[in-house]
Amino acid sequence: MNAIAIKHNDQIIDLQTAEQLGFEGEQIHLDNSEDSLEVLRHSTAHLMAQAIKSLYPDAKFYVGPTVKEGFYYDFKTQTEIGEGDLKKIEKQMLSFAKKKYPIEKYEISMDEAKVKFADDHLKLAVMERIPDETVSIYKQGEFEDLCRGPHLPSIGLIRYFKLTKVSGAYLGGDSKNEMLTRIYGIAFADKESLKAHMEMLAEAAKRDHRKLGNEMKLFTFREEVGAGFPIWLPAGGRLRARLESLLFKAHRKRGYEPVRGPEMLKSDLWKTSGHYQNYGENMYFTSIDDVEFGVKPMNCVGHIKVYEDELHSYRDLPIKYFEYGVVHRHEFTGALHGLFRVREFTQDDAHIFCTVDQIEEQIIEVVDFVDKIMSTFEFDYKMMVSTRPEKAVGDDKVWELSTQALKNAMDKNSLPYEIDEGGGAFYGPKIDIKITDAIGREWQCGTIQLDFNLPERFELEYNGDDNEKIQPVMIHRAILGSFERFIGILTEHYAGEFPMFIAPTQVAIVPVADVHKDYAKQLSDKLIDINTDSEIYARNDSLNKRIRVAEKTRVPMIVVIGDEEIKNKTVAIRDRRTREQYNLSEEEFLTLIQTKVNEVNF
RNA sequence: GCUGACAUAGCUCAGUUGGCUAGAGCAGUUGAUUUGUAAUCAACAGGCCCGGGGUUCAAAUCCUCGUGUCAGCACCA
Repeated sequence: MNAIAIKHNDQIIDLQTAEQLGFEGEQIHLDNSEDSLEVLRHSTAHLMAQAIKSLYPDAKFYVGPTVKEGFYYDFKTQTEIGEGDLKKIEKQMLSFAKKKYPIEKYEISMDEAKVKFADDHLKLAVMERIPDETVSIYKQGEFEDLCRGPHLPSIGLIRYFKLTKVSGAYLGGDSKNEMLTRIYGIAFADKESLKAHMEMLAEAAKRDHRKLGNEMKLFTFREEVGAGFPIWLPAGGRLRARLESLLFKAHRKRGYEPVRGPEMLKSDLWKTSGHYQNYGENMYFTSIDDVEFGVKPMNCVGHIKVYEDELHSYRDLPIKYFEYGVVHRHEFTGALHGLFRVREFTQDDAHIFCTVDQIEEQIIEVVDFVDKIMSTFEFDYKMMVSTRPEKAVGDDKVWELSTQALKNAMDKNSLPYEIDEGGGAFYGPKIDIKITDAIGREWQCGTIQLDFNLPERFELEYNGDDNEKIQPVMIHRAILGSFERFIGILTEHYAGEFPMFIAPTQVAIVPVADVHKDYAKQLSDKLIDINTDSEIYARNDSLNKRIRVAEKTRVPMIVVIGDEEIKNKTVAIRDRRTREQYNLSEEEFLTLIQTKVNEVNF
């Protein structure tokens, strides 16, 4: 196989450039390696631009880089381009590719380039950002584009690609600028990989929690209710209740006290906390008897009021309050996305009030809590430690201490973490927990934040051992993040096949005929006694039909009972995944269920 | 919020260049059938075609303003 580029000093260089400069290096062949795909996809972006230019001659192009999920090109045309046009563009791309135009590179001075692209304000905008004296132009057939490269030697090498999305994107990623059209695409070296990629996308679509949530009757949204306000249906309610009760127990074990703050508080309080000034745009306000109130977007102020309810001694610390806090945030309509991004949601929120000396051990405890939960759900996760940002409040020494405390906590647990330099909150550094789901996508859920700002603003204090007044530190933490987002992620992670301990329904009972209904009911009652939800499928349908319906609900276990079972006091179990059947005595069955339902403790 | 697309029965979707009483499958109801591991048969019922305004002899279909949804951007927990 011929090389498509070479790697010289860790830089990918196209063949033409390498020859001109006499560079040598490791050959890159057309395969699905990272380097090869980089070149291939970049050239595919150019091929797409060539096709667009031929179909829409007035098209002007901005930039067309490769990204994690393929490539895109931003451009502008007079005609509007929609999803339906992608096929047409793909077809044109293929017909160009068949002509096997070589990709030729030449260089011109910046001044010449500015003349050459004088009537193209987008290219001029690109050149604004290039400090060099000369720029390179790549030419394939009639089409020329300003580009740094590297590119394939010929567009004939491009065969297996797909245009996936069309949308808008701001010029330079700045919402103040004009909006361009962006088309995303993907390319691979061989047909199989493209096919596998498209199948992976289809798999992701199948797992989409919005689709599954609808099918499984977990939750819904309604136009007349309002955007971003989820409605929890019975099945979703059961799932959520199981999660809540498991987590409640886990909090109590770790010394957290349940508390609850009001849904809205006077605006003056939000001014004290700084939310009014810094977060007001995302808040909902109302007026009661001429006094302005703000609906809470976070729970911290409520918990501070709990703390203030009595005087505290250093002997009391740490104090941990937790609440399944319902919060409202005004998100942009365009940001809303199923349960992942909503306007009303419930956080598994807690605030730990402690001394500066206790920060580290408290962080360790929370990190351990996070690990317990994430590993139970078989999530891979990573943590990011975010350090002091440019704009920050508080003493340098405290920042250093607290940042080090976060890092120590991670090191002591031998947990790997990445540093996000300057990514902390203005009041303190934080650890963000990013989980990776079953098909490799990352989601930010939990967060652990050190806060020196709110204790200061609310003048919180405790009595030290010399009876002096000392300001406590607040640790703000959420583990799931929110029940909404976490359940959305869980749904996609398990593709709706929830494990027994959180499944909306644990067991489906299918009596063979009407005469077996009583036994089914007895069994169902016994299951309730061991904290297990079951559903009896006794409708006037064929046995096959009822088993099919039960299967489709993704219930973890189906038991069929008929004459045989009643006579022998057994149940016939049908496994969700393998569809295999086996028999257990009723006693064994109940023990098995009890074990499975209660096997998880966070 | 921005760009583009979309909105028809509980759900998934048909509905031709504006033209008769807006259709189908599933789900639902009612019968018949009483079933041994993925769809028994039949009948019935279901709609302000997202909501206001407009154009037209005539609007699910065209225009317009909202609302909601989708893709991405931007924002962000």
